[in-house]
Amino acid sequence: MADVKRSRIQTENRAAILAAALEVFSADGYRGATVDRIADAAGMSKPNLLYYYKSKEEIYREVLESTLEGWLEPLAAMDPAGDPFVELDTYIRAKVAMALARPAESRMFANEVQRGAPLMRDFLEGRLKTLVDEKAAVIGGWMDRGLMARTDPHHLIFMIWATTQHYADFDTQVQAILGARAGGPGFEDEVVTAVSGMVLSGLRVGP
Amino acid sequence: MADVKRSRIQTENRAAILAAALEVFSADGYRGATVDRIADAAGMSKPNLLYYYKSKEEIYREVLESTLEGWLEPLAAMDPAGDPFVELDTYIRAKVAMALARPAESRMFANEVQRGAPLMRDFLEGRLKTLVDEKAAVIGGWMDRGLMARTDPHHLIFMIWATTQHYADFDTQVQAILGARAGGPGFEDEVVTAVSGMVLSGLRVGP
DNA sequence: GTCTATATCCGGATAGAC
DNA sequence: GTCTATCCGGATATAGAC
Repeated sequence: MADVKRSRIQTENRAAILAAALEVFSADGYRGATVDRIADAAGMSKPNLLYYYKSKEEIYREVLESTLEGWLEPLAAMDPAGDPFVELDTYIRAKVAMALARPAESRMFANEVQRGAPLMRDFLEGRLKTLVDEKAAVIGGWMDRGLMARTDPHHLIFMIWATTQHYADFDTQVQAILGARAGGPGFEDEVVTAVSGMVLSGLRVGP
Repeated sequence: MADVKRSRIQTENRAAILAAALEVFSADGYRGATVDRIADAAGMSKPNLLYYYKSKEEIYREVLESTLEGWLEPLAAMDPAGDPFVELDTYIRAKVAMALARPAESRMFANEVQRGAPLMRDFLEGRLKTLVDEKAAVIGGWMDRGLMARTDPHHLIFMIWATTQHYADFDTQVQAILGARAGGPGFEDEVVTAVSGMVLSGLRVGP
C-alpha cells in the first residue's frame, strides 16, 4: 500500500477521501456512514471515489489503521526511569491535546469499540493489551518503590483514557453544559489542569 | 402515550420492541440500525413492528426518553447537607452499578452525543445543564466550607461520568485488556474501589 | 482519471388479505 | 393484530463513454 508509486493527483485525492471519511465515520459509525456522503465531503463523485478505494470497508480499514498508531505513542513514551508525576502529567497533557486537536479520530475509535470492535479486536487483544500490561507494570514498579500511592495500575490507565477522551467523544455534551467556556483559547489548559490535578493529587505519597 | 389503554399483547409487544431496539441502536447507532434487525430481535415481522410504532425515529425517541430519566436520578439525589465523601462515593457507586447493569443504555446515549445529539440537544442544554450547574454549586459549597479540596466542580462531574461510563461504553476494550478479570462476580466492587479511591483520595483535605 | 448511466440490492414504509 | 406482497427511495458497486 504505502510503497505503490502514485501521481500527485492520486496522492491528493486519496488524502481527501481519507479526511472526508474520518468525519463521516466518526459521526455516523461504520454502518451509518454512506459512500455518497464521503464522496460529497471529499468533493468528488461516488464512482470516482470508488476508483480509488474499491469498497466502503476498504476506506474504513485504511482510516482506522492510518490513525491508530498515533494514539499509542504517548503511552509508549512513558519512561520507567522518569519521575512518575512528570511522566503521568506528560501523558495526560498529550492525551488532552490529542483529544482536542483530533476529536474525530477519537470518536471513530469509540464507535468501533462500542459496536464490539469487529475490525479492531486483534489490535485490542494484541498490541494494545501488550502495551498496557507493560506500562501497568511500570506504574506498579513506581508504587513498589514508594514513589506513588498504591492503586490498580490498569484502572489508573483506564481513568486517564476515559477522562481525556471524554472531551472529544462527548464534546457536544461538554459544550452544552459549559457553554462558551468550552472550546475557547484557554480551554486546553483548563482541562489539563483539572484532569491532571485530580488524577495525580490522589497518588501523591504523604511527606 | 402512557395513558392509552392497551391489551396485554400490545403491552408485551411494545416492551419487546423497545428492548430489541435498545440493543440494536446501542450497537449500530441511529443511522446504522435497521427496522429489520429490530423486528428480528423482537421476534416479529417488520410490518408487524411498524403497526406498533409508525417509524424508526418514533421507536428511537421512545427508547431514548424512556431511559433518560433513570440516569439523572443518582446525581439528583446528591444531598447538599450530606458529607461530601459519602455523597460522592454513593454517586460513583450508583453510576458504576448502572454502567455494568445497563451498558446498552449508556452506549446508546454515547452514540447520540457523538453524532451531535440531534434529538437530545434540548435535553443537554436544558434539564441536564440545569442539574449539573446546580450540583456543581453544591460541590463548590463544600469546598467553600473547607470540607474538600478545591477543584473545578464541573470537571469533577465530567470525570465521574467519564470514568464510570467507560466501563459500559468501552466494555469490549476493557475485556480485551483485563481478560477474565472483567465481568466476573467481584468486578463491580473492583471498579468501585479503584474509581472511588482514585477520584476521592485527591479531594481529601489534609489533617 | 473522471464522468454518466445503470445494475442490483437493501431499507423504510404501506396496502390489503386473513 | 398479524401476515404476504409490494412500492419506492437510497445505497453499494460496476460498465462503459469520454
